[in-house]
Amino acid sequence: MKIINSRSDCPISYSLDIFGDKWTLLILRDMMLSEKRSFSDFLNSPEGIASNILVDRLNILHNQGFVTKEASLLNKSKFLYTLTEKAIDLVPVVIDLIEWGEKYNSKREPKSILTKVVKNKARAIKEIQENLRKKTGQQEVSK
Amino acid sequence: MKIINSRSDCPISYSLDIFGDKWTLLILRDMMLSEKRSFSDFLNSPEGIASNILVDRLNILHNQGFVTKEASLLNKSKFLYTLTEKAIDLVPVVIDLIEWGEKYNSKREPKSILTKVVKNKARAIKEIQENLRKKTGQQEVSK
DNA sequence: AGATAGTTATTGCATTTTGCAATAACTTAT
DNA sequence: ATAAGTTATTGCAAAATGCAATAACTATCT
Repeated sequence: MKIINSRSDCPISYSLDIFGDKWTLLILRDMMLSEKRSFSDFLNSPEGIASNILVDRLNILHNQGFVTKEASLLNKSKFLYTLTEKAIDLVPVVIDLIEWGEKYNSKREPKSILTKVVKNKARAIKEIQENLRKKTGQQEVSK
Repeated sequence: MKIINSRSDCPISYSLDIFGDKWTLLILRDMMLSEKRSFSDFLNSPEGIASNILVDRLNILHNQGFVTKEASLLNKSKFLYTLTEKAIDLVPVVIDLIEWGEKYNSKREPKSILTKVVKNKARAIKEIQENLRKKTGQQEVSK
């Protein structure tokens, strides 16, 4: 297990020690906001993560307790990752990043989630989180 | 000016393209939650950022419009950085990171800001932001 | 005036991380 | 049997980071 050495006892520093990079939060995003749950799902996301980086980040997320990992019952060569409470508690961060990114990316116009979020952010966060909690222990429904 | 190429049109991806690393948000944290405003202030933060990295990140923050840069009137060899609205809009992200980090860093017990935040987060965020906006255009009061 | 300290960088070099392409090992589908 | 799907691993080049030394300038002190 890779050791993460903390730079200070600041909670922000602690957070960034774990997921302060360009990829980790995108994997969590996939699991939070899409139905993505497997290696290949993440590999096919539009940003185009390299497979060696993906392996590395998934191991970190697993070792640090952000996700559980279990074999798919429908496909024995496939693993399903599921968010733990530790990761579900990051939903507010992700939502805030969406809100900020939508506002300051001039090349893009506001979309689906934002309008919903901005109207009642606290409610939207709670809905997403409750929905994610239902997935705990669930397998795929279909291929 | 360093060019940041975007990996996708996802707002989270856009955000991480700019500040998805281990240092940038710590500099913003210093400006948001402490009275830190200068190169040496950031250099002396507990995490121990290297001066070449700090130069690089401050340039990015400046070029991307997160901070303004002006000479100190009390010390001509010193520059004062001030957060713009673009950065002040990241206060919610930073507060959420504090909240999450406080909760999951087992080596640390809850402190000052958290208790205040958890009770009424929306209010706390607004207060911090309003306070930061007052600093716009302000010089140092004393050395 | 000269020495010391403060402030913002730059440089060089070793180490680490990332990016990219090929490929492996195994399972599933045709 | 062959091809396709899935999760990795490997090798190598490129980029980013970490660290120490030092530069250039300003401020302070005696």
